[in-house]
Amino acid sequence: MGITINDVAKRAGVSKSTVSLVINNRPSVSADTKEAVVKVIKELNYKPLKAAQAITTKKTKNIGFMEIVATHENPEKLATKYGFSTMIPTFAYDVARGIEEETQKRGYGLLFTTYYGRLRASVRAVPPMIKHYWVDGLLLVGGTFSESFIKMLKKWKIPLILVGSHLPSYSADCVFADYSGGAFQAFEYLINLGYSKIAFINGPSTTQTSFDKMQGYLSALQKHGIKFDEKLVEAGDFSAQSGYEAMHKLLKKNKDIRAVFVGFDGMAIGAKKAIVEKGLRIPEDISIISFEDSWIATHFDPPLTTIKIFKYEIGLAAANMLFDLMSIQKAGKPKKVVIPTELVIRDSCRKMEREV
Amino acid sequence: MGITINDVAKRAGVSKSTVSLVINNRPSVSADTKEAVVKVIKELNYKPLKAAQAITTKKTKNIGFMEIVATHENPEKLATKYGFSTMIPTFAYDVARGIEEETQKRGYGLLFTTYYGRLRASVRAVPPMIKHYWVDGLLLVGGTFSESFIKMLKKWKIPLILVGSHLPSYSADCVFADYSGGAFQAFEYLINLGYSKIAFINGPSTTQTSFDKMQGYLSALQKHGIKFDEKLVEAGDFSAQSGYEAMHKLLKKNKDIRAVFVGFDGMAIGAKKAIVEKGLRIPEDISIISFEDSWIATHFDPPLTTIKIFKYEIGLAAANMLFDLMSIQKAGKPKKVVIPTELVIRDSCRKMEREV
DNA sequence: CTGAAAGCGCTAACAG
DNA sequence: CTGTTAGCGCTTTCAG
Repeated sequence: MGITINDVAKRAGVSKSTVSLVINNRPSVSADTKEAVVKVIKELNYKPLKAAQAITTKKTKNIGFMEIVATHENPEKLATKYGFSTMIPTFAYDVARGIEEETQKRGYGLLFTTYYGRLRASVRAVPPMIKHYWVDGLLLVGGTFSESFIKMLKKWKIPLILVGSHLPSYSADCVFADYSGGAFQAFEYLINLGYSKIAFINGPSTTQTSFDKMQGYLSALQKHGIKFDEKLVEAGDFSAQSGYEAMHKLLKKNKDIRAVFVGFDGMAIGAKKAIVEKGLRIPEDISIISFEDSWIATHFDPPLTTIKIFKYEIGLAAANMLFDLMSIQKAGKPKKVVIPTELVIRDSCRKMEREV
Repeated sequence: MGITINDVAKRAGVSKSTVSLVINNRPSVSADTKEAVVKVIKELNYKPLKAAQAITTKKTKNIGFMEIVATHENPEKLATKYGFSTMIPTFAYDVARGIEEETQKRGYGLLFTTYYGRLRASVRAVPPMIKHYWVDGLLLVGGTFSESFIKMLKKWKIPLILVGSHLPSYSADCVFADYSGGAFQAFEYLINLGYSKIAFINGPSTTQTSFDKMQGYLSALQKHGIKFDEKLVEAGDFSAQSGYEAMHKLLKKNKDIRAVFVGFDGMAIGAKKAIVEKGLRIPEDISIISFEDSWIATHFDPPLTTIKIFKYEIGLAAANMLFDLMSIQKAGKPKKVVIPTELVIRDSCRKMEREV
């Protein structure tokens, strides 16, 4: 493997414990010895073996990133099977960038694992990195897991943060975008533009985030005295295809839709397709607002007005929360951090001029 | 940490070496003892500590995934700074799915790290996971690295595979799509459609893949006796924005472009924008063909004809090559695996009818 | 402030 | 086929 702490100790004329003290820069080393040891470390280009440190300190200095993808199978596999991409990967990837920024800074490794479908409690679902004590903490990214799954994971007593979603019970620390607030913003924006009959393409009803968005929808309606009409609501599964189908149905059931809120950028692509197929124009005939503000939004035609999720910031916050959690002896009440969204106005919505 | 090999040994009434033999299912254990030990392992829910195994076997059972992003900085950071996404993350992410499939199957962990900008040789650029012997092999995903960077990495004597790119010298194992063949396919398709004046938006000239595409372009021209015209070529940096700028310039310099090959789906989005701004239609006025066949292609308007890269398969192949490489004692000649591309015809190209 | 000694959890000869 | 013994490379008491 190469050069060890013994080599350094010998060469520096000190004991290996002293070298160890230097490596972990403990204060109890005299400036002189420290300097000498550091010099040798540089000369030999010595790096402590992480595994050896892990075994003695009981800390791996690794954290796990567990992505939970909504589809029941690997999307790329599905894509080659069906000939088209069903899912637009962007949330976890962007969040990961924020997380990595933080883990790199702290010298931690980031272990990835992906799970597909809706996760329920089953020992099989426990990632090996946990079972084999290969990570000190876990980031759970995505929303399609059950409460029982989290409960089971917690039995392993590993510090854990939910990223991008949360549990109704708030029994685990979590950081996520303000989905209900964001949906509220979206609807209020549309309402202020003069619309009262606003269609809503939500995500799958099994996810907490879709539930939250629905709450935002409902309270916006309530605040403005608009009656809820279930004919105006459809659910997709985050894929573009499902957005297409949902919009199609919506247009069929309602002749007079002039505005629609789509719960996720990816579905907006499909929704647009359905709109265009009907010979309708955006925003002249239909205003559309979406959620997430992924890079798609800027390059949408017309540029898409969206509720922006600060994914990078969520990743940063999640990593920091996890490090905090890991350094704490005893867990207190689970923390919940909600990152505000932001209305980004582009060109896909306009004032309603008259009813159809 | 929990329960150790000693606990199992004690409970099963055997020595820990026997337990070890069972764990690594060596043949030399009698069926009876094995059964007994396995039973205890289950009862106690014992899992060997990976770090301890790593220290004795000198194998971490982890492999590293090093993504090299073209931008000099974190794209998400850039996005929040500039207010729009510059880069479309999809290649590395999709490749990762194939890799993970394989690593999961073999019980390996996958460590991620991302580097930004063009990588040159500098000790700073060596990822900690390598320096600290935290991975048994490395997958280098992306194309913006220099030959010297690879040379430096190889000094660490770590098995390494280039994924999605290659070195002119072929001094490292690599697996990548047939960029030159793919570009050839694209141009020949356009030529067969009747075009002879074909614009080309390539990637950055510093990347090997762009060089390859250029080769494909050149040989297609040569085969069909078309003269190379530098006014028809522009380079972007893979971002949508750069595609927009390149197309804009192309349209300005050449009044009569009727077909364009864009070296990457992400740039096609920008190119389209420039085309539409000119009041031109796709494919009526301009045919456009792109490279990669990411999910964008299906949802492009009109659906984008592309040269498809089999990213999932590349990931699978890369992982397998790495495992092979790791199991070999002495490295032979570097292997080079080229994954063929495929022409996927959709609606963004049509036969040329007449010159403008 | 530094060194000696013990030990983390596991694997790997080597006897028997 | 199984147990004993000796480490792997590091951290951590605990003397001095």
